[in-house]
Amino acid sequence: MLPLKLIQEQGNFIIERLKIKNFDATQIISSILSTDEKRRALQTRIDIQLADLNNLARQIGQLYKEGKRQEAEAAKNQTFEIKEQNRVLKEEHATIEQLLKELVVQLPNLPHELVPVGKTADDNQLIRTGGIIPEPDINRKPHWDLLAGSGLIDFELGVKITGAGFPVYQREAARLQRALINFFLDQGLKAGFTEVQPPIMVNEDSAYGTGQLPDKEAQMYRSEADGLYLIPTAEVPLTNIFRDEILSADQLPVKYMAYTPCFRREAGSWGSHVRGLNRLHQFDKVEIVQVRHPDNSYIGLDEMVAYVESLVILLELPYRIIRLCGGDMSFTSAMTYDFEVFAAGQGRWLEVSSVSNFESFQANRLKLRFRDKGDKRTQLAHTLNGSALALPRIVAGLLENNQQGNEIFIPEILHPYTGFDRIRL
RNA sequence: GGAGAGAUGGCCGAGUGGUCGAAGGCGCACGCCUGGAAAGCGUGUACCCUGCGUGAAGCGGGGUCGAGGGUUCGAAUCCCUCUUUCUCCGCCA
Repeated sequence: MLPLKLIQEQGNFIIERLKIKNFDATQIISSILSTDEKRRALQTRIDIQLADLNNLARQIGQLYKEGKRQEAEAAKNQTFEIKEQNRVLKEEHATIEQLLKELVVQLPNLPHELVPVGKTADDNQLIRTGGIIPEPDINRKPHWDLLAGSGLIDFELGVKITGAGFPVYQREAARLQRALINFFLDQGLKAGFTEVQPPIMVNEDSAYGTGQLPDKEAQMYRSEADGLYLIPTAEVPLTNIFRDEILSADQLPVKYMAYTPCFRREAGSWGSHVRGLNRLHQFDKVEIVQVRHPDNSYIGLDEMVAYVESLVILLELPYRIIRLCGGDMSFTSAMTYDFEVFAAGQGRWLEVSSVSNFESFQANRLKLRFRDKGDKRTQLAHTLNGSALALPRIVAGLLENNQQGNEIFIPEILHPYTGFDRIRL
C-alpha cells in the first residue's frame, strides 16, 4: 500500500513510475484525491460536533455540581440533536473511508528506477549466470522418469493419502530433504540470520498484513472452522512478527529466517509443464526476511542476492540471476531478482528463488515503523524477503543434473548432511 | 472442554461514571552537578487522524486504557459479545 501522503503530493510521479509496470494509475489516483478530499471535509465537521459535545458534557457536569438542574436539563437537550447529526455523518465517513482504502490498495508498488520496462518474462534482464550446464545426453531423463518406480518420490502414493501435488518422499529422498533444510539453515545462521519457527497457520490479520488477502484468497488453504489459513510461504508469519511494531533504528537491520512447509492451492495453474516437482501443493522452503532502514535497503537486497547465489554455488548447480522487468514483477515488489536453476533432464530453467525489496509498501500495510535516534517522528521501515531456498526444484535440479547411469551424485557440501554421496536407483 | 480471576503507556502498577491520555515507580533521553563517572537534582518521555504553519518549531480539534457493540449529557470505570492471559479441574503429544 502506497502512503496516502505520497499519492497526494506525488500523483504524477506515481503515474509515470507505474507505467513501467504497465499500470495506468490516472483514474485511481484522481478518485483517491477526490475521495480523500471528501473524507477530510467530513472529518472536520465530525470533529467540530464532537468538540461541541465534549464541551456540553463538561458544562452539564459543572451545572449539576452547582445544583442548576434546570439549566443542565436544557443543555442535555442540546446534545440530542447534535448526537443524531453526528451519527449520520459518522456513517457517511465510515463508507468513504472504506472506499478510500479500497482505492488505495489497488495501486501496486512503485518499481525501482533500475527496473527494466517490459511486459513479459522475455523482457527480464539477465544479470549473470554461473555453474556449468551438463553436456547434452540422450539418456538424461526428467526427474519424474528418472525416479519412476523407485518410490523415492512417490506421487501416486501422495494422491492416495491426500491428492495430486502432495508427494511422499521416501528413504534417500526423504533424507535429502532433511539434509537440504539443515544445510540451508546452517548457512543462513552463518550469514547472520536468526532462526525462527513460526506458526504455519495464520489468522486473517496476518494474511491481510502481507497482502495475501483480499486478492489472493484463492491461493490459500483455509480452515473454515477456525478462520485460519495455511501459509503459502514463511514470509507471512515471519513478516507479521513486525506488524504494528515501532522499532528503534539501532535494532535494524533485522534478519530472520525460517524453515516451513508451504501450502498453495495453485487453483487453475496446472498444465503439462508443471509435472513432478515443478509445482506442488505442499513443499518445503527456507525463507529469509529483512527489515531495513530505507537508507540501506538495497544494500540488504544485494546481500540477500549474494547469499542465495552462494547457496546454489555450493550445491554446484548451473544458475542464472534475472532482474524482473516491470510487467513480470509482483504487485508489491519494488525490485525483484529471480534465481533459476537449469534442470538438464527437462532442459529448462526452474525458478528456485525470488528475492525482493518491497521498500515501504508492505510496511505501510503492516504499520511497521522505526524511529531514528533523536527523532520524534516514526517512519516506515523497508522489508525484503527471499527464498533460500525452495526445495522441490532444487531437488529436481540435483536429480536431473547429477544422474549418471543408475546413480545420482550428491554434491559434496551435502555429504555430512545426507550421510551418503549418491543415490542408487 | 468446565470453573474462577485478569487484560491500563517501553516495563511495573494506581485508577469503579465528570478537567484521566491516565497517579506513582522503573527504564530511557536531555540538562545541571563532576576531572570523569555513579549518586543526587531538574526537565522531558504513546500512537493515529485532522486544522493553521514549509511535511520544522509551535499551537488547536478529534480518536485510542485487549477488540467490537451498548447504557449515559459524560465511561479506563457500568452492561453485552468476542479475543486473549493466568490459576484449578478434565483430557492429552
